Amino acid sequence: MKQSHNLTQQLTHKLGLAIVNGQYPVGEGMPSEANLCEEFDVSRSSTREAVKMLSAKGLVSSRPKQGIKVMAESNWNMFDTDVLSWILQSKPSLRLLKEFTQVRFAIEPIAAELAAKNASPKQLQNIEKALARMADAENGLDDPLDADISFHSAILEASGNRFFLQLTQFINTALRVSIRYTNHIKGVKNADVNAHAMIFEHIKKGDSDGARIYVSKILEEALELIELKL
Amino acid sequence: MKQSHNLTQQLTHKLGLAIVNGQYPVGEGMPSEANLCEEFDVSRSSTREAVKMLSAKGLVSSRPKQGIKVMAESNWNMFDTDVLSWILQSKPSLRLLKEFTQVRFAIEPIAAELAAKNASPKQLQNIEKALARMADAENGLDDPLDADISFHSAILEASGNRFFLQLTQFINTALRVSIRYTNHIKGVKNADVNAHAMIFEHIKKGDSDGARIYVSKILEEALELIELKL
DNA sequence: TGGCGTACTTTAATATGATAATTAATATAA
DNA sequence: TTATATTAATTATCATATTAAAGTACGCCA
Repeated sequence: MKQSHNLTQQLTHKLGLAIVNGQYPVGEGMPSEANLCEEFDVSRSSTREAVKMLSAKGLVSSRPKQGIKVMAESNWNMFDTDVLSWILQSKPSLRLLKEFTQVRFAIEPIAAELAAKNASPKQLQNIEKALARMADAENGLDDPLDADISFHSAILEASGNRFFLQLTQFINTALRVSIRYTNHIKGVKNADVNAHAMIFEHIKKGDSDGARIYVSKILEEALELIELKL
Repeated sequence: MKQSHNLTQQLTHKLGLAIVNGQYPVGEGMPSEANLCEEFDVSRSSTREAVKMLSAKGLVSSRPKQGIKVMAESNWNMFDTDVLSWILQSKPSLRLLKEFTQVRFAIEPIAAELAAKNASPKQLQNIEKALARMADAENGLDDPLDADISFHSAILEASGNRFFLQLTQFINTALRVSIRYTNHIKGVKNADVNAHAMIFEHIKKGDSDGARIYVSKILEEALELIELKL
């Protein structure tokens, strides 16, 4: 899993995780450049580059005399894959799952609606292909989670909205987290192929309202399930 | 506006803008570290740090022997404030405005729904305060755009969802772009205070469905307006 | 011929030392 | 008290080696 990331990346991950973990107080409070070098036994170049990466993601700011400060959480770029994974590693919680699902509940119905309106033949085909993978997965011929994810990703892509497309990674992560919990809650091993097939039908027909409402309903059920557990 | 950005930041902006502009072909194709140093007349440290920032935002990847490659657009972190501003500076378009508004159309109704369910007294007060600012703006006592933005931000904050909160910056930018166009399209100088007051009433009453539907309706009208122009 | 490994080459990654620039905090002068 | 200069801490920048990674080409051998 963890490959031979270079020093800078390793340090970025360590620090990012520590920050998200709350190991350094927000406002004031990270070791100075020099101290970080010593503590982690890396050169100033790498340290500085790691800090720059974190500041690019909104986790820290760094100014002369002031040092390296942890930014308020509202500045963190939560849709950054790294930041997201750090958060998941440090504080996985039902609350987070709920927030994830709320975002899905906002995004995916509209994405489906847009897909119904705009999907190109090729994009439609991709959705159908993903659906076939889900069916395969039911018979053990494919990985259920991967198939599920590719289905939802295909819809986001078919929406033709670049911001939705960018959320693919986010939704993927949300789905992975979701699975961990929902497998617990329900007994579902394989995602419900029929429900997904219905979504596809709506999109294929160009029934945008139907697509939106149907996706919305499914996610609402998921949300209620989560709320019961909170 | 203080702009004493340091060298690294300046270079980051220049390169980010150039990339988003399509000045370097996706896939292969940026000058090597050494060439960048020469071209922009900065040291390798600064160059490397700028490249690291860009790679943290998903614009480039950098590996030995391969050099610095521009990543596919789907990898760009579109919700990053910098990336967003570069895109806006280089290719402002109605298409982008439409995409912006679609995201708003997805997010804001749900945020309002959640706010109606979860807003704390303090958060409710903030929304009300923003509403008052909008009323002031109508009489020239406050800036209409700032007031409008603070209203929508307050709702996002009241949703209690950290991801929505993080989208505040995004929505702000969307609103600013929106204003540039809608002022053209309609004759509206000041945002419609009454409509916003209605939103607030729904949230205050805890009428989550009402809040969602009402916000949804308003944004749908905005979308239709944009679509007429496309 | 085909496959494999070795040497070579390009490029980024890391380390280190020196100097400049920024700014918060403090002392000083009006 | 206010305004201004000084100081000190810390990052920002530059310059220069050295190291490591990853393609490329060559040649060796079965």
